[in-house]
Amino acid sequence: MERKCDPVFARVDRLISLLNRSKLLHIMMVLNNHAAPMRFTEIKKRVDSSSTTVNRRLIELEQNGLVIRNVVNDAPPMVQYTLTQDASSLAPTIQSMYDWIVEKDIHLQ
Amino acid sequence: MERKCDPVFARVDRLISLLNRSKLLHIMMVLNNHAAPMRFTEIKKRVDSSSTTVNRRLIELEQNGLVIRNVVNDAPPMVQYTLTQDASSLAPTIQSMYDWIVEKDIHLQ
DNA sequence: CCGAATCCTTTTTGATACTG
DNA sequence: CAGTATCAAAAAGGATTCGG
Repeated sequence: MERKCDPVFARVDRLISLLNRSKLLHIMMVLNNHAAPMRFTEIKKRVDSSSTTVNRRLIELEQNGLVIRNVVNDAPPMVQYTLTQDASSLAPTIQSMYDWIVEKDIHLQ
Repeated sequence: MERKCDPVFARVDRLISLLNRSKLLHIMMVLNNHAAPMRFTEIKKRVDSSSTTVNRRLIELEQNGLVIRNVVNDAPPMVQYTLTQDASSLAPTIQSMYDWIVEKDIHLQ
């Protein structure tokens, strides 16, 4: 019934580890709540962070297939970011955390 | 419609941050898949970690109302740990991450 | 058995300055 | 505008040792 060590659990760990990076969840939510693709500076303003941090997160998201980076123009630079469908389909999971916290009135330290 | 900054999101962040602590999710799953309360050393063996790490996680879990610590005996020491109902009710959320990873065949770095 | 204390390493972060 | 480079500080981890 229960396996001694399910290899998928390691992947759940990596998912949580990724989500835990600073501003990453915030970036995903901003992109998710936005109909159109968003530009770098637009995202940066929304999450109120440094370009270093925003850049790091966007790279990680892209490398993991959760965000699509699209260079629209070179000079002046214009780059657009969109969530992939995989990333969007994670929204209900995030929502279930949200619901759990509200329903059980959880306040973590 | 959409609020500028939903305060519950900060709590979602803290949840993810907690889940991300090393071995924490593992400890929760071990406790969840175990009918009876578990002792410290039992948990330690199952997750294969140092007493320092296991201790840290159990303290955090207890402080956040996700685990109940019950001192059964003083000498010799015997302490039992159980998930709270709140913690157990988080299982479907973890499961939905699991399902997402499997269904979308996600392999994060 | 169940931890606490110590100490050192690794990881992550974020500020600042700079570039095409 | 969209990043990169650098670097210092903070956070987290883990091994070891000790104690009631």
